[in-house]
Amino acid sequence: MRLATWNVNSIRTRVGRVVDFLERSGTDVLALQETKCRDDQFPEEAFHAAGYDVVHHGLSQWNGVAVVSRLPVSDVEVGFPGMPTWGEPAAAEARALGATVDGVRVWSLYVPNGRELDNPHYQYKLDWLAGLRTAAEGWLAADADAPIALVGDWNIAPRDEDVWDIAAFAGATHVSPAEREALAALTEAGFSDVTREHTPGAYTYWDYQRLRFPRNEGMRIDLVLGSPALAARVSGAHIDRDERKGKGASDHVPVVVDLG
DNA sequence: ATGGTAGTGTTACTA
Repeated sequence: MRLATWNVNSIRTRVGRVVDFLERSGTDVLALQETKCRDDQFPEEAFHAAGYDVVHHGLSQWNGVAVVSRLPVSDVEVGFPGMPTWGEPAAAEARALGATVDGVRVWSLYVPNGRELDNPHYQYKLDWLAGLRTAAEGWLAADADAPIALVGDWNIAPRDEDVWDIAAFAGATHVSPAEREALAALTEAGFSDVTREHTPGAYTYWDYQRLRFPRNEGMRIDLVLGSPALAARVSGAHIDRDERKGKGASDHVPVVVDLG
């Protein structure tokens, strides 16, 4: 099974690119983040025409997550148990969607950005990651052999080598010790980064501003974390850097994992 | 000189 994750930064703007990617890459299951639309606005027809089903969770022009699959999908779950809320009045955001495909539990995740270290959104990010860790621990406690893939835009660069210049990130989010510890807590719970060894030095995101892509000033923040049973099935992975090229590109590119 | 792009939906907000 070929599994991929992609922060598309609006599915309505990029539906053609996404369907083209599915057909070109032979991806069976694609987790999407930042669809930026409500369920009733999602362009499902283009996916159906290509032979894919869609499960989507979107509440507004912000966030939005989906799982697109040409294999049968079951056990769809909106948000993870204990997922923190945001805003006034406090409400759950459209940042997590679980679905089972061919026995693999896939979670499409859009981790809060954090904005700045002194912004309340930063604490929300840390709380959200802590909640995810607790939920994920529970899934493995229920079944230690479950193949679980936690995929998406984590908005964290796990190591200094995952950004083009760590000095440029002094005092910034995405690289702070607390964020990295929150991610490491998931590793301690049994979920490992299954793409790193297959994609050395490759980035998954380049800001639209300041010629970041032509200069290859990017970040590796789109990650696939696998449970032990999932990690044991990974036969390869790659990052589709070409998807950042040309007019109408998302600022993120697909991360693709092959499961045996 | 404090540098600017993209999307949604509206003159702001998010990333």
